[in-house]
Amino acid sequence: MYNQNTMNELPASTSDIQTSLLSKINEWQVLRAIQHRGPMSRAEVARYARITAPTASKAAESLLKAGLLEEEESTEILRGRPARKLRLPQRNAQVLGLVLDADKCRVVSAGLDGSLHDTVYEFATPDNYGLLLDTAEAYLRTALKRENVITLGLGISIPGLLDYSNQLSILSPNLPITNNHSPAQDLEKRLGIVCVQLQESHALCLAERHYGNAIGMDDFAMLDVNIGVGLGVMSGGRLLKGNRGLAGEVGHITVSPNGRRCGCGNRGCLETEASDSALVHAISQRLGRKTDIDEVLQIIASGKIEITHEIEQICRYLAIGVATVINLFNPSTLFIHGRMFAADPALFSRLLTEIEQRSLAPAFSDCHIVMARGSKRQGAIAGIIEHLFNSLLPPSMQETPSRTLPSPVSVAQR
Amino acid sequence: MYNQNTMNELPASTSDIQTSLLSKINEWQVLRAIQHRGPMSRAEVARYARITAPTASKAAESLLKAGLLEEEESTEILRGRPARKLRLPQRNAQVLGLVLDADKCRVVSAGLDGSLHDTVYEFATPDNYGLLLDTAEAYLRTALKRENVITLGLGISIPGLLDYSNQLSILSPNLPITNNHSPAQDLEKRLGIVCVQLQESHALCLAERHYGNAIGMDDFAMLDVNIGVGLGVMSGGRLLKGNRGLAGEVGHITVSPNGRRCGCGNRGCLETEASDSALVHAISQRLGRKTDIDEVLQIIASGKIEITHEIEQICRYLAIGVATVINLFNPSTLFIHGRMFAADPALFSRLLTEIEQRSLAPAFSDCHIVMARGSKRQGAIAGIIEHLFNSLLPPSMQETPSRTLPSPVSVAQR
DNA sequence: GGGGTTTAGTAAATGTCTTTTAGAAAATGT
DNA sequence: ACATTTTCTAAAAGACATTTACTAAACCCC
Repeated sequence: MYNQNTMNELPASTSDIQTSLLSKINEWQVLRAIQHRGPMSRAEVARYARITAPTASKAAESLLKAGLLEEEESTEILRGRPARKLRLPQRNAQVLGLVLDADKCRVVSAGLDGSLHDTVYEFATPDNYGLLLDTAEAYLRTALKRENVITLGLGISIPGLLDYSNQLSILSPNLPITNNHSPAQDLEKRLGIVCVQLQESHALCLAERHYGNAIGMDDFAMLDVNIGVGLGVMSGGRLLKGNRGLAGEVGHITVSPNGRRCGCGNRGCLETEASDSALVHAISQRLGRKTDIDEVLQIIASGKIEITHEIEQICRYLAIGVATVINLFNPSTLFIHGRMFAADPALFSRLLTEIEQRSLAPAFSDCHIVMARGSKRQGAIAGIIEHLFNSLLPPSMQETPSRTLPSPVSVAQR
Repeated sequence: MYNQNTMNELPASTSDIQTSLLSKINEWQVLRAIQHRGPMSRAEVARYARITAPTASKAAESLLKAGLLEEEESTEILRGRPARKLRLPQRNAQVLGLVLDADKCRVVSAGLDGSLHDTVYEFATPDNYGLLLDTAEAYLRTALKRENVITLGLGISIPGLLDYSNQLSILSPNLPITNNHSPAQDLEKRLGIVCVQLQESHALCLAERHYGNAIGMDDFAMLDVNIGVGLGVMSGGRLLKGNRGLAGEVGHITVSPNGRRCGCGNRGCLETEASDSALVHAISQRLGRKTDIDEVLQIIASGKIEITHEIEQICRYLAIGVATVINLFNPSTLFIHGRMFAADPALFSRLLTEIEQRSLAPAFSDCHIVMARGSKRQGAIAGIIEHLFNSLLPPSMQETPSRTLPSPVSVAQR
């Protein structure tokens, strides 16, 4: 009767009656605490999450039963009664990751703590979508049927534009076979486990926050200079998605109004002026023949051919893009990932001085700019773990700021 | 005893013991429901916020007692027992707004529903900070001592760069007297009421979301083309702030790598190439004498002097900035506020076609671009109301996504 | 080695909250 | 006049976290 009354007012999306949410939220708090701080005893959890000891204990009990936590013997020598530490399962439960890329794809698995397992399956990217699905499914099934292990979900990292509202890959220049398909939905049907797909740079960003150098940071950005240029932004503790999930598409902002024509139709996009492919293009012109990124990186590293001019040019344009990111998002740290910087460390400092000129002083001085060495595998894993933990929460509280200190008590009941 | 134990682990920021949070959250839900949907009966609130009737009733009771709600007689004629509607107080409680600007300042007041009162105090911006404070205080005190009205807080809108973590104005080219001062903290001391300060464009953004054309939108942006260029972005239902509150500083992104030197030291900033001042500069050059924005707008409106070239140039650069915003934030709507577009409607459609060329197709087609006519007064008011309502929540839940549909039950207890 | 101390963890009582259930109030419809 | 509908509240019931008290298991020190 009550339900029917509500129906005329409310959208149908949110499920109606939920019971006993208070304890669910506390369970989530406990999980988050352990995820952020590592293995802890029940008492530590209680202190850290600001809940009382019995509450923490009960939540832990229920999580142990569900297989989302494990107990380990404490090795620390302390004064009082020794504590049994709680930790995220490293072997009893796992999640899978699928990393799609232009040339090759990888299937990885990891514990719920994000620690990658050793076995990695790798295969060349097939040239049609059906085959991609078949091949991926085969490897994933192998990873699935480990003994005594529950697999909780699969995270997929995809290059190119992703529509999050429809879970669709809409435009992937480097992996066109996924266009207008939804690997996550298709694999979810085939495998029967929860699947989520994330844009490559977004995934990288999540990985850095959970398992990398951005632990505890609420406002940072991750720039990936590759064939194209990708960007993931964490703002206020949440991954920036925008209306459909296209947020962070920095590759096609204009950095040179009359620059080279880009595949997107515009002129002087960041991607055409400053990326691995831009570098390759410039050096090809210089050499008078075609070349590829590996050779270019060798040239840089060896210093044999004088290409300072080309590199400076690229730095100049890249700096405009980076400065734009700093001005618009005011990150506390900006991670830059790119093979060309690994090849020549001097390149990075040159870039820095360019960025300083191009960005607003207060925003620049507020921002640490560092090189990153993220892994897409970890990104796919971080994506699914984030999703799983988040979906433990009642819908009303999902997509929470997920602060580092899990905040003093928030506990709900229905 | 318990508190002391926690102290060695946790930052001191969050206040320690809070009691009876469950009901506080429900009160907040009720308030939000009424704020979003307008006056409602207790029964409607219960349905809309998905809480049971007695719960809604009790929360309403407590809010009525606190003066945060009023009752009104329902005029609707329905079947059953007539309902007494609940609404946000329009007269019994008020908030104040202080809008600081380069030339003049204004003091306004409004009900808790955001409806501006008629009396507006206006004064020329003094040339030193002490005098500004004194003058503002005098007007604010007048607004404060209305009979039988509780004043709950003051919102301040400030142009230029604001540091939210330290509540400091750090760089305001057009209002330099506030530099390194905190009007909010200073007025809070003098007046004894809660004060918050917001960057002008951020305030505008909030106003549009609460009382303008962006009601219910979770991802939109608001671009203000003025002497400078300001940007406020709402993403995932939250105002983008960045690490220190500098997010959205679009004025100094580079749109013309070798353009005119800007006050910030960079070349070809958006603000120097496409803003009211850029327009004035260009037309001054053309006329061979100094002019001002009012005259320029007249020239545009009258069409007497052919200045198409100058205007096209500005459109071109503005489009680069706008396209950057669309690519990076993927907003569902972009509001553009600017006097020059009001003067010549054709200008706007010209801008649109430029933007389309400069932005990524999927992001562009996902984004409505419309003219806005926001008011800074409403912005200051929206700022303080947002703050007040948010601070009703327990710290752990503050800065909530504040979705339009207040979500199925979230109710907590301690 | 035994008592004192410290820390971890659990059990039962207490209290606070929401929900359920039931009913009164106030209008319309027939 | 009586049934129906809707709003709103009161009292009982139920769920959950907290408080309080207690046990378990270690170390420290005389």
